[in-house]
Amino acid sequence: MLDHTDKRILEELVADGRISMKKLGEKVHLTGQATANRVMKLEEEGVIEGYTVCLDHQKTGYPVHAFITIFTKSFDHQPFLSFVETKSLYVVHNYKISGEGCYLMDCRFPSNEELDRFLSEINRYVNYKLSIVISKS
Amino acid sequence: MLDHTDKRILEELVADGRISMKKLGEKVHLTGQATANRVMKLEEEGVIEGYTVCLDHQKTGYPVHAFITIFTKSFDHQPFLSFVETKSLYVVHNYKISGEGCYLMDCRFPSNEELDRFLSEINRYVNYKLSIVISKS
DNA sequence: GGTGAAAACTAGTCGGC
DNA sequence: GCCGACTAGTTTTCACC
Repeated sequence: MLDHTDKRILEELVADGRISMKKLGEKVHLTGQATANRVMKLEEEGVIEGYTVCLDHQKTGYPVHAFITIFTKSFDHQPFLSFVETKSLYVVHNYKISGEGCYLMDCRFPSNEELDRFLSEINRYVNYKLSIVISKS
Repeated sequence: MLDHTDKRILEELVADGRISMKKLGEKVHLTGQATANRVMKLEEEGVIEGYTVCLDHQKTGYPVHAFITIFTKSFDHQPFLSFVETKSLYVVHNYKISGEGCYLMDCRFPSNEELDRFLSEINRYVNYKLSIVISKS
């Protein structure tokens, strides 16, 4: 399905998502057009879901990075899930998990005050366990 | 520091990291050049760390998504951290956390067999708790 | 699935506001 | 700090192998 050249292309796009097709072609020993065709195919197949920018969240006003493990009280998760939907500004990812808890949320907050408010709000629906990110490697 | 237009630019770049400066300018009511200048400034300030591609990991050969909470046995974390460095193919992110455990690792594996092997290997250095991602919203 | 060349578009560099 | 115009580079679209 994905040959070696496709994998090389994806590696380069992970490292630099805005590289020109011409330069990308040089790196994988193809012409710009051939590269653009392969990238287009990867997009159509859904291997490439999109492109995005990597931000320094310290500088964009969301310095507090937290992982919140969710323990649901009731059998119906929908009220909680609907609530989380409305908080997409804070909830970067919400993963349904096996293991301890039902969900693991990757969250960003402007301050501990905002985090505190969020925790109070979700506590209406669920119990939680909080892990604050100190650093990343 | 970041004005409203900068924030709009970042939003658009998060949604599409490969948008042309001209189209981006149209969205934020600026010319292409003015937009390019602002983006360049954001890059120089370090607000923008880079650009990348979003991949469907089911299709790239890493379907198993796991969060592994690490409990260190010894006071010296370095042997573990050095080992994790060599496994960057599997370890997407390694977060130092407060709360339960010392580290939280966001990992990707080609199969449960690879995950099993990885867990056996890190168990030489640390204890762990495993959460497998079932779905993402 | 790949190349090469022309047309259309985009980005970088000016001076001017 | 932004605009308009010019030049250089990139992408797109062909016909072709």
